[in-house]
Amino acid sequence: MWLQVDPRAPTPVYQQIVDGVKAAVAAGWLAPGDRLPSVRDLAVALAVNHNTVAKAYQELERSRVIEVIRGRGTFVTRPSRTPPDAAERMEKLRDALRLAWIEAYHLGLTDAEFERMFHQAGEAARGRADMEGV
Amino acid sequence: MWLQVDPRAPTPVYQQIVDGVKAAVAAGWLAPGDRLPSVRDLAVALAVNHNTVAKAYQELERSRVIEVIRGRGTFVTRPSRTPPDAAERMEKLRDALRLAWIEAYHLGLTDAEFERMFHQAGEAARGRADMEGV
Amino acid sequence: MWLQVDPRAPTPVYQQIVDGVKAAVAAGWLAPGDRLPSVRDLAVALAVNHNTVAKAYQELERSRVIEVIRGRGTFVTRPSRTPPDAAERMEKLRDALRLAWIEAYHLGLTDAEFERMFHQAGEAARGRADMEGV
Amino acid sequence: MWLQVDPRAPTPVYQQIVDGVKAAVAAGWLAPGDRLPSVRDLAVALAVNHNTVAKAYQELERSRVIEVIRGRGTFVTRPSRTPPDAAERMEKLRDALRLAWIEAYHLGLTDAEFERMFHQAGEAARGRADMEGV
DNA sequence: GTGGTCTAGACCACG
DNA sequence: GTGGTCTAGACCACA
Repeated sequence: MWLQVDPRAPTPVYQQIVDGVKAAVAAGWLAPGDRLPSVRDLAVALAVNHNTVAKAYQELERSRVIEVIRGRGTFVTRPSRTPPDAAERMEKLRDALRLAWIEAYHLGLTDAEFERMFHQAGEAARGRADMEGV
Repeated sequence: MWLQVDPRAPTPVYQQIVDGVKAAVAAGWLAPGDRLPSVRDLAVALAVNHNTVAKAYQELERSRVIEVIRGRGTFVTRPSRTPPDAAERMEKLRDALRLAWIEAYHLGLTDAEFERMFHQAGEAARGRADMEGV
Repeated sequence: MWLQVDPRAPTPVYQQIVDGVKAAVAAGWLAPGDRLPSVRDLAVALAVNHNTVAKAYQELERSRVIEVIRGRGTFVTRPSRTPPDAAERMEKLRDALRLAWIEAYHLGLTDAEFERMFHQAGEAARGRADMEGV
Repeated sequence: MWLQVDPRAPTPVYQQIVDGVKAAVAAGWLAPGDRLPSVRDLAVALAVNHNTVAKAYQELERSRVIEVIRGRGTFVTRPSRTPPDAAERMEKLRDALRLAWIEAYHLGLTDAEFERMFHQAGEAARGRADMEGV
């Protein structure tokens, strides 16, 4: 299964689903046009309520990651259009990176070490496991 | 004031204080040995409940960013020792970077663009404003 | 083709057909007395289920936009007679305009700008493309 | 009460709440800075589930109509910033007006009558009851 | 006390 | 069968 969920984690379950689907798309495990499991099927697979999955799907649709075709199911979009909230998301992304640098400082990482971690995270996001320890 | 807080932001106020102090230390605005305002003074200055500041200080102490010396006040620590929760925080940091890469993908950023954003965020974290647009 | 349908749009397909036919009549592309394609032909042409087209035709007949003559086909009516649900539809129309004004307010449009948009929409409904940007 | 809801109406209850709040703001019954009822209070006042109100509030926050201040409640925003999805909403608004023109045609309204209805709807949206019948 | 999340189970519109 | 909505009732984090 390309998706797992931890109900005890601090981040909401629906958010974990959103992140998981985005990750699967970014890694290429889900290609544009691919069909996602139905809300209810995914719900039983993850052992969560179908409302939780539905909320995640709605959020993903708002972000233009998936697309609902009425009565037929939900599909990964072709990445044609830029999402409407792109500017806000860019700002959040910038801030996340800033906070990451700050945390790296407090963990005593050198710039070189942190850059290495950064690139390894990129490999991980692409679905290629990092081959070396940290 | 080297610290500001926005009660309307989605991130909890106590977390904003934690992030703000860490940022100030990483940027060099607060040096090891510097004394922080008392919980109550900072609460007044930020116009928040003192419980909120106390919670932030506790978290900062757990992360070994500050140190409470009874009867003397709270001070910025030297970042020499590795904090007890280092492993966990490293894992979180790695995950944050992974999620950032994924978000960059969905925002249509090229690797080069994203790396540039990454390094600019590093400059920002060090307190140096980035001189070029994005 | 004077009718197109987008299964990914949020508005139901049968409603899109209803709107499309009404638009074609209002714009003059379909004149009173003109014959519409059969349910099955239109279903094939639009690549939708014939039940969907049938539902649309029923709604159009209830609104007195089209007329089914048994054994002959379905035809565009003369807009002479007032449909039986006129009162209800007037109320809906009034409400749609009210909601439009509210939305205009929240989008920061001035009254003048919104009136201009209103008249441009009228031109568009008549099938004349608006010649100036917005 | 400045808000009512009809559970038997075809439009979802949460949407009715969204529309109602937007209407109240546009009419000036709710001014920027005003506090909205708590999710649970409004829920009992409208005799709906609190989840339904919560969904409406979240939608309103996404549209930048209201703002949540942590632990203190939700407030009508000052209309400073343009919502991130303004372009899409403009497009929808334009389309709503186009459909309104089409419906007016099929109801046999003259342009003058429809324009009059349009302006009366504007008055209604501003909270001034229209003084003449239609 | 505030909003946010989640479950279990129901009903509905659409295709 | 698909997603969407709603209820009743629970628990949690935050201020």
